[in-house]
Amino acid sequence: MPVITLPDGNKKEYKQSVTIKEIAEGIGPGLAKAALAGKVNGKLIDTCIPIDCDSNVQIITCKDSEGLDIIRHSFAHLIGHAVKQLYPTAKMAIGPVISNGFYYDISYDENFTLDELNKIEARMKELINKDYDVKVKIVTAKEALDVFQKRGEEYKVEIISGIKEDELVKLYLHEEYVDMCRGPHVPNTRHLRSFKLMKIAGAYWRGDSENEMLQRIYGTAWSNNKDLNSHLKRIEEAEKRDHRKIGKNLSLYHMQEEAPGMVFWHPKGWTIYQILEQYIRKILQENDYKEIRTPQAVDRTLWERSGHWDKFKDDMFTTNSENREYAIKPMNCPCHVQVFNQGLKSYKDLPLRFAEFGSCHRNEPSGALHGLMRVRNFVQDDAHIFCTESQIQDEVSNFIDLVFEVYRAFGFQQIQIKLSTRPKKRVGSDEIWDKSEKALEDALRAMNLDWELLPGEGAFYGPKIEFSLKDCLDRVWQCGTIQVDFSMPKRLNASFVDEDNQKRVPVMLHRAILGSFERFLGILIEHYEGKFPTWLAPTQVVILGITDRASGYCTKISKHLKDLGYRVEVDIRNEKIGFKIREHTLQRIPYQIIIGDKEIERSEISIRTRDGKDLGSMKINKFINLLQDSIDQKGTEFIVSMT
RNA sequence: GCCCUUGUAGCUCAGCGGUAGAGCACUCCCUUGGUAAGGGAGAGGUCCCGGGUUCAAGUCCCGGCGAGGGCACCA
Repeated sequence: MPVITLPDGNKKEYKQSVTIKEIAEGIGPGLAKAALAGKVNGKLIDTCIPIDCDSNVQIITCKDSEGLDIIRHSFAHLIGHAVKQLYPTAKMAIGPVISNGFYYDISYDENFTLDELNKIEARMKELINKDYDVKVKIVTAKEALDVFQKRGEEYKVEIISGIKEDELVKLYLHEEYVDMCRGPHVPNTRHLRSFKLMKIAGAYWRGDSENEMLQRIYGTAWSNNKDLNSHLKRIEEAEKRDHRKIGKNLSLYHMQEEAPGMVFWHPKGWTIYQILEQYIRKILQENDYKEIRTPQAVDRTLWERSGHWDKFKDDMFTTNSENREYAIKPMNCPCHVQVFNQGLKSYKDLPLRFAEFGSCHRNEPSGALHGLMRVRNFVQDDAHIFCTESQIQDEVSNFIDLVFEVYRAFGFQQIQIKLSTRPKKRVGSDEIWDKSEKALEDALRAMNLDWELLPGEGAFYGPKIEFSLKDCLDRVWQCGTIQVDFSMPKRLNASFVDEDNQKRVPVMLHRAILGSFERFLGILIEHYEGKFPTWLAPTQVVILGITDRASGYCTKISKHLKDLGYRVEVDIRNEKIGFKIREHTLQRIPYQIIIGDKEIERSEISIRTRDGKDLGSMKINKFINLLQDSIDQKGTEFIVSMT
């Protein structure tokens, strides 16, 4: 006699066990039709599973996020149904839900082509249109093993062999196709409507690069076509913002075969880079950092002592000279300890903050390279703070302030914070870990910040905080980090003399705000779609003459602005004004000054923005005020317009 | 590093066994035109590199390198 309590508090009593389907039917035919699954005392179950004890029940439809996941998961099974019909010898591995959709890993002798992807999609649509019921069968693992052995599904067999023989598992039957899953799944394929198969890719069985590679089919799925289409639009939008494309169109940088993963910065890209670097340099100066510069190539013995050689020697570039082997530095920290080690340090010298815009090289695997986002040669806004344990918390708090200040300058408002604590394999006593984890946590708490705790995800040498920002497309980029390091100062013999005249090992904090300049610039290009705020724009103003008669005046205005330090171009080519406006708008130059006979006569200039706004005619000083205001705002103007 | 796809003019791309193409950009000429493309002419290519098949190879095959999408990796 189960009593079912619904979310609105209504209770229903049933004479015998009851299913979600029946409960939904009891409420109304609309809900019965829409029901995908039920949430019973917090657990999701299929609509056909009987409930026989008192329960809190929620009917799940496609409007619930759980419902959408169920739809996506069922789509994975549907791929299986279609693929096995078209390619009976294919073997199905796993097909989970991911954000925006699903995938299925499949082993098949021949490679799936784009053409076949279309065929599979077409077959899936045919199957959907049959509106068939998806049936659930609960069996023991042993029985399931038997089913999949008979079908030659060796991957399913491998999965089941990890389950106890008498444990119950669920088989989902899509007509003749059988898949195993925790479920729940949609009761009928009519719930599966809005989807698209996206791409085929390789993926290792069980995510292990030692294992064979399977073919992965990715799909996106939604509860209605509107959501599907807006997802596809978002992808299109992201493609338009691709920093590699914009970087080429705006001639910011290029890369070429001879230097894979390394950037050739063009004048315009380098202008932005320099503004970033100088901005950070100023911030660091204001916060008592000392900038230093250390060597590019350092004898391997230093990397052996720091512990990096052992772990990363294959990922470092090396070079030889006179029987000595050098590594091109993959990071600055060991060198910073060398600078710290020069001269005896007193506790009065701490905290000592060394910053370096040092060029680092890492021989990243070829398949990992991606435009500016993952490169082999990069520069970080890197710094190391040498301090005592008791200074950690203050340093962390100050750093967090800096991170927020800097991100805000670029218009990034939404910052996610993660705190990673001690991993299983680690150095340092528990006491020290306790202290430094607490220091990080206290700093976050004191600033009233929310964070996600990642237990066990810290580095082997200490806990860390990571800062991720959300761009205008809600994509999350991890940029800033601060890491406590107990290990390296000791390995590299760093010490200071404390109040009691004892030598002690300092703690080292590794920290960066932007991460690598290359990657941060890539993020900015995509965030702004190349429309850099005026303080960053490589060219801030372009002066367009309407006829040859205006050339002299254009040059004069240009010189005036250049003398004041603005970045200005002049376009006095023999072209129509519309043509010039189009070109410079496509180049995303913030302000266009247009000069013809009228302006010359009145000693004024006309202004047009890259968004197509005509600001009309004005005196040059008025424009300079306007321009300077725009520069002073940095990227904060984007905070409002981007959200 | 692994799997798939891919590499043709400065850029975007077509051509897929039989004398290398288009649009834009570039050069020259005409045009001096008021807020997103004025007109005409011309120049421009070891078809990524190295082998092979063929009477004949951007085109088919093999190997390298790069790029793209994933996977694995990311101090």
